[in-house]
Amino acid sequence: MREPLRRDMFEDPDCSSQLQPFRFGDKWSGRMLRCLEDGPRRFSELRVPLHRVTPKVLTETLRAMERNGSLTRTAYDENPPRVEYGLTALGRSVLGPMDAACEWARAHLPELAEARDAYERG
Amino acid sequence: MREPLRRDMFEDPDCSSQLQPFRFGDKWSGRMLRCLEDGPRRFSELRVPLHRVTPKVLTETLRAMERNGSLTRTAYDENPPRVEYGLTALGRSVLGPMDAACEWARAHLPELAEARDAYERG
DNA sequence: CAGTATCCTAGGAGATACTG
DNA sequence: CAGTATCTCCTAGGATACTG
Repeated sequence: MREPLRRDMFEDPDCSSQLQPFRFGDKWSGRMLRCLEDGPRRFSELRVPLHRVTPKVLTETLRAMERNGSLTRTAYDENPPRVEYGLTALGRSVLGPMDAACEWARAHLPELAEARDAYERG
Repeated sequence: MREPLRRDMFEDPDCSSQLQPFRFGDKWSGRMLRCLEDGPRRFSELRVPLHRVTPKVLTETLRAMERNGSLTRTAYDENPPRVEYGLTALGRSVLGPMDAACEWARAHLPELAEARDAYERG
């Protein structure tokens, strides 16, 4: 809980997120859910594991998820500014089916690789 | 079982497939799994419920799914030609997590609509 | 029937630079 | 820190026409 997000969080080559057989919302939403499952995070915190996303796209992703009720944006009136993004109950509930999908991917990774190879061979 | 596929199979406005909170593979793969779950279908059969897809894209989708091991293509040496597409065990196994996703979407449809409205209002 | 072959377009996403 | 503002690019996907 509440540990800093690792920069390589989504870069394990054995991670099922690499082949993306499923997509939750747009390109980054699924990963976003993972980033927030242990509690709210700041914009700059999210940029660490999601370091391939530009601020523009990160903002777009956050706005879209806010719009569909997956997360809330809380701005604290401080200087320097502080903003936190946290999952709503609705957003958290998506983790259920997402875990099912991840579980499937993990379990079938070898079969997927084998199928691809078989197709290439002829 | 084995009933003809309805043209409006994916056009029920209450169908959770309309808002596509999840995507399985590309745009048409998820629907394709549904089309094939009751047994193999011919190219032209698939064009009925998937009548918005062009033959080119339908072919691309089928090839992609064949490549990743979700389905098999069987061509019978007849005239006129007959080709059937059927799910593999791997392809069928995807229906598990997909059902979980559909179940989630169905259960949370009202919340999703409400969240969207709330965002618009404020 | 079961596809190819061409051409074309929208929009998701990235690169880069700037700001309250 | 937490974003905007522009500009650009790529490619999934569609329109249309043709074929073994």
